[in-house]
Formats: sequence, structure tokens, C-alpha cells
Amino acid sequence: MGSVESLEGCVVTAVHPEKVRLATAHAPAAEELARVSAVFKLLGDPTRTRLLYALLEAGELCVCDLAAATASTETTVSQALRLLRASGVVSGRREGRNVFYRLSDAHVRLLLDVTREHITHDPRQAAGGAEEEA
Amino acid sequence: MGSVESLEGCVVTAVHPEKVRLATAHAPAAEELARVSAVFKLLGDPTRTRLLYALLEAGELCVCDLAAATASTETTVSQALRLLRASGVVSGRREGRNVFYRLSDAHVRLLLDVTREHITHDPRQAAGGAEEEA
DNA sequence: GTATTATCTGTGTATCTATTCAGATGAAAG
DNA sequence: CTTTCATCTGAATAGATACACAGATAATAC
Repeated sequence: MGSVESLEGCVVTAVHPEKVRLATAHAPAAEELARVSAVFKLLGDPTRTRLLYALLEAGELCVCDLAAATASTETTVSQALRLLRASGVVSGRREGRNVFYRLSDAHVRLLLDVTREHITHDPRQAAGGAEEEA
Repeated sequence: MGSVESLEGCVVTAVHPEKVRLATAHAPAAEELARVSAVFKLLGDPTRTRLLYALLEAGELCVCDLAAATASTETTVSQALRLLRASGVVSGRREGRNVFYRLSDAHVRLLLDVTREHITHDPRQAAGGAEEEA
């Protein structure tokens, strides 16, 4: 059993030091990782997820239509859209009194599709149980 | 301007009723949406994201190695792994006293890759500013 | 059997966050 | 200019959650 210097300098036991060094070497930088997890966190709220799937289907919707489509208040929708827009997940276009929102790029659409497929193809993680398959 | 019955029965104004109906018709079911956002929420914590990228690089790591690779305590890592395992994002394999964890399937790997690419190709959403491109 | 190591789990606390309400801003109509 | 409508923003509150500590469980060594 080897030992590796962790980032804070304290020595901890390691079963596979090479793999640990490999992981730390290729790990995303702090700022990059923060942004990645920030995007996932935005997608991790049911209200926002509902908005995004509505935009995925309709292509473009204004705030009041999004509120109707997701059965939320317009204020809640507006607050959610503010966060999504601030991180570039959605973008808004003003047309008269309405602001129409759409998904920013293909990456977001892919994330929504892949995760939905992941869920439907892996019905294990329902409410609690999620052991190995077979 | 038309009007649509929202899910709660109250009538709200709608700019594009057809699009709203399209979105509501193709919207994920409540349980499916809950599971999708639950997966995203799991990926939305920096500590867990770090663990997942470590597993993405190393393929398989035990708890103490993950703690070393991510500069966290073993307790924190274990708590994080419990949530990830409960939702089927990672899976564990016991070998003697160690438990080795790995990413469950290709979907998770794809999510991590796509989002990292999304971040690096879209340097807009740094700390605050994220207006339209161009 | 006891000792030791690795991982897991219960509990408490401090922090964050989603939602709501009230009011502000921007745009069009009269 | 005043009114009306759509959207936005600030503040307060209730609920969720990540981390740390202490102790429990599992597996090997002696």
C-alpha cells in the first residue's frame, strides 16, 4: 500500500497511487469544475427541468406561456429563467411586450435527451433501491 | 391571444396556445421528470462532480483513493457515494476490505463529457455575465 | 477470541435555495 | 401623459442539504 501527498499536504493511504495521480492530473481545474457543477445544479431543479423540456418541445416560448405549460406562477418562471439565462442555458429575445426564450445550444438539448434516455432505459433507480443489475 | 386551461384549472393568457399544448402534451410524466432532475441534482454538487471526473479518468477507485484524489475526508466521500449509488450513477464492488466504485453506464460518461465540452466551448458564463452571443 | 483497517451510518448544525409577495421597469395603447 | 400588460427584481421565509463528529459494521490479521 503506497501513500500520496494530498492537495493539502496530509499523507493518506492509497491502494492504487498511480490511479490517484492519474485522476488528480487530469482533473478539471477548480473554475472549470465549478462551472460544470453549476450547470448540472441548474438542471437539477424540477421547476427548471420542466421549463427546459417545454422549450425542448416548443422551441420558443414566452414567460406567460411557460407558466401555463408548467403550471407555475409567472414570477417563479421568471426567477428560474433568470438563473438559466445567467448561465447561458437559455437565451431570451424581446418582441414587443413579450420575451421569448429558447435553449441556448445543442449541448443542453443533448443533456436533456441523454438523461431522459438514461432514466427510461435504467428503471432501477425508482425511489430507493438501486443495486447492481444481475 | 388565446387562453388555455392550466393544470390547476385556472385560466391564464397564452400567446401561442398550440405551442403550449404541444409542450404539455409531450412533457415528461411527473415521476420521470423527478428522476431526471434528481440525476442532474446529484451531478450538481462540486464534491460529487469531482468524484465522478476522478472515476471517469481512473475507471475504478476505492473510497480512500477517492478521498485522496479529491482532497476530501473519507466520510464526505462515503456520504456522496451513497447518494450516487442510490440513484445508480455509480456502482460499488467489494474486494476484501476495500470497495471499488465506478461509473455505472455510458450515459453518465457522456453527460460529463458533453457538459465539460459545453463549458470549454462556451466561455460566456464565467461568474455573472452571459448575454446573447454577438 | 481481540486488534486493526476500510467503509458505512445517525445526528446536529450551518448554509444554501426555491418560492412567494410587493413593488419596479419596459413597452405599447388610448 | 396615463393606463395597461408582460416581465423583472428585492426581500423574507420555509425547506432542503452538505459537511463533520461519533459510533457501528464488515473483513482481514494476529
